[in-house]
Amino acid sequence: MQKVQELRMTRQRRIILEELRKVDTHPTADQLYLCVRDRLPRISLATVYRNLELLVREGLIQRLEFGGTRKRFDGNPEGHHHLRCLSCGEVRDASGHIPALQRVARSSDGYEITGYHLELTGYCACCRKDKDDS
Amino acid sequence: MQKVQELRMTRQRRIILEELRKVDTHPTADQLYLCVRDRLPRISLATVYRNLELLVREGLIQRLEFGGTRKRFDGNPEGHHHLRCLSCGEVRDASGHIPALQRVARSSDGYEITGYHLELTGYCACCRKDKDDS
DNA sequence: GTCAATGCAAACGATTTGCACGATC
DNA sequence: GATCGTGCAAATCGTTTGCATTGAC
Repeated sequence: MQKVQELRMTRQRRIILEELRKVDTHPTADQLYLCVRDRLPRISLATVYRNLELLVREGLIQRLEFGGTRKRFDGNPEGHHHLRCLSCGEVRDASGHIPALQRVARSSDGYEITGYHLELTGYCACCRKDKDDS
Repeated sequence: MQKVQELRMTRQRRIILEELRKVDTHPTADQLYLCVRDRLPRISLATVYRNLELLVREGLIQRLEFGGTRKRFDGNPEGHHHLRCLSCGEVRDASGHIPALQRVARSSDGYEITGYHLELTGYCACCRKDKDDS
């Protein structure tokens, strides 16, 4: 009989989750590793990677399906959209809803649409100011 | 005075472009490498990578900003949307336009929106059939 | 003939894995 | 006390780069 694997709440796992939930940028594994190391100096990067994958599988966090070579993680498990600044590269949450989307999608040839990923790109307030100054 | 670098049309470059335009899936560099090698058995993977980047810079093809660890390339240089099948993983073009999008985006806090990436996920006609059979 | 482009191999950065030890239940 | 999770180091994967040679113009 198949034993369901139990999930132990280790110090490392708890602190990784806490730190990820604390920020509203969507850090890469090693950005998060740096934060976590302030509280757990002996933690290894491999542990961060392992726990992030595990938390994704548990549905407690999300892995962003976008951009660049590095994976980014999101402490908010709900579906939502993102804004990526083309200047500083940071990714923040976009509020609001895009209601027509699912309907549009359903018209495409034979696909059964179950979801979508949306990333808006542009310049954040901060970087726009820098641009205007120069 | 700055000399503009000229772009030589080598056999490799031409064939890479031809093979990429031939397919409507959006291959990774090494998927394309396999196709191209049928016609140029001595080509190296590095050449494929170098030319893909170059063709992106020239605006002749697009690099997809989505999904997974591997880069994917698109022979169609026009902006358009994609459908990714959650079962077979293939990425195909989605027809249609999502008109309200830019307007919605502009309301978000201080961002100047210049574009967006949209990927729909679901099951392609082929994989839906497999699901129904089983 | 010049200089960009190639093929090869080695380097690289991000992520994953094997293994002995440590910690949670 | 069993076994899951950790830290460390080595392995792996996708991609990039250095360099001597080749080929397009």
